[in-house]
Amino acid sequence: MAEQDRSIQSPPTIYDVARAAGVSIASVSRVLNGNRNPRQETRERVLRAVADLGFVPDGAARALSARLKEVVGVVFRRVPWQLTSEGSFAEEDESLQFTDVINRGIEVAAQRQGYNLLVGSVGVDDQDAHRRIMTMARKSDGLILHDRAVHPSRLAQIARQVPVVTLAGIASPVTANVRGDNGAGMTELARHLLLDHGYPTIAYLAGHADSPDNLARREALAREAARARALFADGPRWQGNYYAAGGARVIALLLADKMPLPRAIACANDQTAIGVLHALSRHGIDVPGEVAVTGFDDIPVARHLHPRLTTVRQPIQELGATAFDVLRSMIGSRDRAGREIVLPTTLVLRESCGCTAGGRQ
Amino acid sequence: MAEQDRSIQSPPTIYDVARAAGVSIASVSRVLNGNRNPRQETRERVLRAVADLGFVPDGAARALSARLKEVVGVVFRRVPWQLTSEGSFAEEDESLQFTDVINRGIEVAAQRQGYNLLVGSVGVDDQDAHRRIMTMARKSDGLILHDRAVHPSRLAQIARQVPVVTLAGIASPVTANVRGDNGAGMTELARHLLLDHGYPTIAYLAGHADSPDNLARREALAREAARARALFADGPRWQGNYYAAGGARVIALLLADKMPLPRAIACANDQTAIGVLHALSRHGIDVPGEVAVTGFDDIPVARHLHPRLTTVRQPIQELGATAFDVLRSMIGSRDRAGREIVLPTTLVLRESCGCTAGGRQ
DNA sequence: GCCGCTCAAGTAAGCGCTTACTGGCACAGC
DNA sequence: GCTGTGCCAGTAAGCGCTTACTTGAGCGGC
Repeated sequence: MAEQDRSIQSPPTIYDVARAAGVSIASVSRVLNGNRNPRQETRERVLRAVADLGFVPDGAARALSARLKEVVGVVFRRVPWQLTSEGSFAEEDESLQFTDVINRGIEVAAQRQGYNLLVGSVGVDDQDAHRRIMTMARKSDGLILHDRAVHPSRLAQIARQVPVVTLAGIASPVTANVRGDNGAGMTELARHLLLDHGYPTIAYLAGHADSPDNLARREALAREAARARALFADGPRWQGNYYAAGGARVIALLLADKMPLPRAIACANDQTAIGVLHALSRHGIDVPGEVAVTGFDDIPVARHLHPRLTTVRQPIQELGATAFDVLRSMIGSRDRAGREIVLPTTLVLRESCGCTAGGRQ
Repeated sequence: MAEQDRSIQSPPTIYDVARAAGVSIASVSRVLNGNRNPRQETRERVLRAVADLGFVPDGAARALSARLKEVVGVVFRRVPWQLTSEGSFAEEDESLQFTDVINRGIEVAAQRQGYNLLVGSVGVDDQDAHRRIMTMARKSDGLILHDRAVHPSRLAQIARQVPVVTLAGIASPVTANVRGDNGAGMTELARHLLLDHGYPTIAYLAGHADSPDNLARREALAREAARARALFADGPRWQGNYYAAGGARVIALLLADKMPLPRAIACANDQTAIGVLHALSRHGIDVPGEVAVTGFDDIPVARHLHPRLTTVRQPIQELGATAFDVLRSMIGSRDRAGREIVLPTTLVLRESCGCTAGGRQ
């Protein structure tokens, strides 16, 4: 009816709708927001006008007035390009997996509540990072921060402006945290390797030293190795960085120095394991025949590797969905800060640990 | 200085800053927006107050007033869960790749201009999709729509509200489009298979029938096959859906019906090829010995498959970055609508086409 | 028949910014 | 000494919504 074909015009406002329906803007707003007040006939007139004009309220105006943006910010850490060209691993690409699956989970949960995701990444040595994150904070109702997205010392400052939920961190008095059960997951995996397979020597190929997840995984493995009286290797030579290139480099250096390899290598995460698998295969070392390799996370590619990767599954999407739910409950009340939510993990036995292909999948 | 430790308070406003600095809010705004007007001493007083209070302007207020949100919306299509459990393919996971790499490209480009990404997904038979997309449109300055994110008939309606750039679509009078060079890419690949390898029979395992990219790829392959006098197979039996499960199903049905396989199968994209590879391997058919298989896109996992996948590389990140740049140029002027931007592709020879491992990588 | 109550719909005050316009002051030119 | 010219900084008018408050009509009770 009042259709307009020319494209270069600004969208209709609530005033246009009110005029078309012959009512005040307050009535339009009330109809649109489900207020019981307007009577049937008025409601219909308004709805018809809305449909005719194709009216959709402006997000900024709505947010300003209602003090609610219905947007949550998500910040993750990007890998710089210059570090990416080690071997054949384009880290930027590989690292997509874990983060993006979580984001998918956040998005699905957010959508159900009418929220949208504002995503932003920060580089490793990004001078501008803090300012950009603050900008995102002010464009949203709350922030979800991925592992090491911001330095812990900045957390309090951000949390003062908006509710904050961290992933793979530790809860602080002003922020909540959501993570998988690293301890239980790694314990189960360690016992499988040490007891079921009986491997006498085992190494932990670490992730970032400042990652709480990394520390928890290492600790669980060390404890189980000690209990099983197995030889446990870690330390500087076994320091990776959560990416394939890091894992590959550790193996390459070890081999170059003619160091003996342990019977089993538990990697801090799946991406590290990808690098290890490639490095070993390049040197003709059989997995799992000579060395067993395991990951952590169960990212989608894990099942496409050769051999298929034994790992600890984290409920990745659910991690994201939970982070959103917690954040949502903090918005407008902020009373859940300080909470620590831990989701259960599952051991996924495939081939790389030495199990036969038929193992639990 | 004016530091506050209690967390439950609302962020400072421009009024707080003005009061602290002893100036009007207009001066604060001018200092913050780089207006040359304020003199040095005033500027310093304001900046000190801003730092003391940790002031960051509210995005909604800024957007409403400046008529610019500095947010671009990105919409992609989600695969419904119920279609995902075919074989061992969690489509939801696999399909992350292409879309997410593009999004990464968009984000990096956007960030440079101070923009953020608002991401949203729509389900296949999502009744609510149009409303949600409109909401996103009104929360951003423009929209980037992934392949088949919205039905073409809705495009004009959306484009009337905000500038729109589509990916892998076709430009319309009111929208711009960015895509890889399907024709050239597939032509190069086809010639390699038909002429270099001399395969006498070849099939096209199609993607979604309503995808322009799919049609362009099919057409190029058909043309080259005809020119090389090779037998070209396509049609309903070869209808996939861009996902691994689709590719696997096509192969499974063909084999179940005892149909002879062509010497080479060119898949609509890499994900389809993943499914084909798995299905063939499950039936003990050697790739590339008995059947050569190729993909399109060169998503990150392509190099981790066995055999490593020969494919046509699209500059995925760049596709995203370009989409943003085009959109940006439309915001506030909308004069680039109707443009079609085509980015070059590269043939990536690995093993699955029959080349030896040392081929161009 | 007047009072008070209920319910629908209008009026207007913000929400926190940007920016056009206005005012005041210092200085130059006549 | 007065007006013209710049500069700065303040005043106030929105941006497009939501919502508290106000108005007014309809109506039952005494």
